[in-house]
Amino acid sequence: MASQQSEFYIGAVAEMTGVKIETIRYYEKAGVIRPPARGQNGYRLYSMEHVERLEFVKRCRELGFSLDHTSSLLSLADSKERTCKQVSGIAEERLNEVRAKIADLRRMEAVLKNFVKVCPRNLNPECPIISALSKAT
Amino acid sequence: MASQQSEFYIGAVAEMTGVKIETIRYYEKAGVIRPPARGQNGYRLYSMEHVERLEFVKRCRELGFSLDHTSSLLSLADSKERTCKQVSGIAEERLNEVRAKIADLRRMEAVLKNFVKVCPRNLNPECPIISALSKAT
DNA sequence: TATAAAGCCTGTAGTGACTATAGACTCAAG
DNA sequence: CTTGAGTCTATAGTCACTACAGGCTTTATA
Repeated sequence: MASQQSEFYIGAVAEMTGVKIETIRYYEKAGVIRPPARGQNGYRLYSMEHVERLEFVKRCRELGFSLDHTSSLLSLADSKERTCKQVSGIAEERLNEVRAKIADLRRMEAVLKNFVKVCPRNLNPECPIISALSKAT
Repeated sequence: MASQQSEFYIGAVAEMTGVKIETIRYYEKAGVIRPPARGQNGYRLYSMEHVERLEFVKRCRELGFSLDHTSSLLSLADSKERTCKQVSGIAEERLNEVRAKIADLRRMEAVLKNFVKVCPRNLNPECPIISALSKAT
C-alpha cells in the first residue's frame, strides 16, 4: 500500500508465477509484456505489477488463447475505453475454437476406440487396424 | 492386374490423395514416404503404390498420429514380422493422448462457457471476464 | 582473497508439420 | 515463339516456446 518499491529478478518472478525464465524473456521480445526496468548490472527488474501481468498472461494461456489474443486481452484490461462486448467477443471466439477441437478429437477417439476394440492384440500379423488404415472406407 | 505401369506426376497424386504438393515433397524429405522414380526431366514419377501409401499416411494424420508414429505404422504395414500387438500399442497410445487432450479442452470449455454466461456483453468497461483473468481464483 | 557455483545477459538454432516464396527449368497450346 | 502451367531446389516463415553457447555479475565457500 505504501511506497514499498519491491523489485524482483527474473528468477524470482519465474518462481512466483510459474512461468519459465526463457518464456518471460520470450514474452518480452514478442511484445506481450512491456520491457521492465534494468539495474546497473543490466539485470531485469520487475515490479509487482509485472508479476500480475504475467499471471494474467498465464491464465490466458491456460485457456488456450493465442499470444495475439492474450495481448489483446491484456490491452483491453488496461484500456478505459474497453467494452465488455469486445472482451466477450474474444472469449466467444476461443470457445468456438475449443468446441471445434473437441468435436475433431471426439471423432478421432471414436475411430481409435473401435480400432482398439476390434484388434485381437495378439502376436499374429493380421491386424484390422492396418487393414482399416490401408483402404478407404 | 496386367503390366499396366501407370505413373503420375506429383500434381496428379496431390489431386488423387488430397495431400498438397508441398506436403508430399515434405513427407519425402522427412523420410515418411520413399523417394519415387524420376523421369528424364527430373520430375517425380509416382506409382499406384505410392498413391496408396500417401492415402495411408493421410488417414493416420487425420487420426492425429505424429509423423513418427505414422512412419512406424507404415513400416509395420510393410513388415511380415509385425504383430497385431505392436500396432494396437501405437493406437492405444494415441487414444490416450486424444483423451487427455479432450479432458484439457473440456476444462477450458467450462471456464469459457462460464465467462460468456456471466458477461453482460454491453458497452460498459466493467467486465467479469477481465476480473477473472486479473486475479487468481 | 581466490575461486567456484549460481544466476543473469544476448543471440541463435531447434522443435513439428507444414506453408510460402524465389528463381530456374520443362512442357503443351496457340 | 511465346505464354502459361507444371515441376524442380533451396530457403525462410509460422507458433510458442526450449535449448544451447559464450560471456557477464553476484554470492557462497575454502
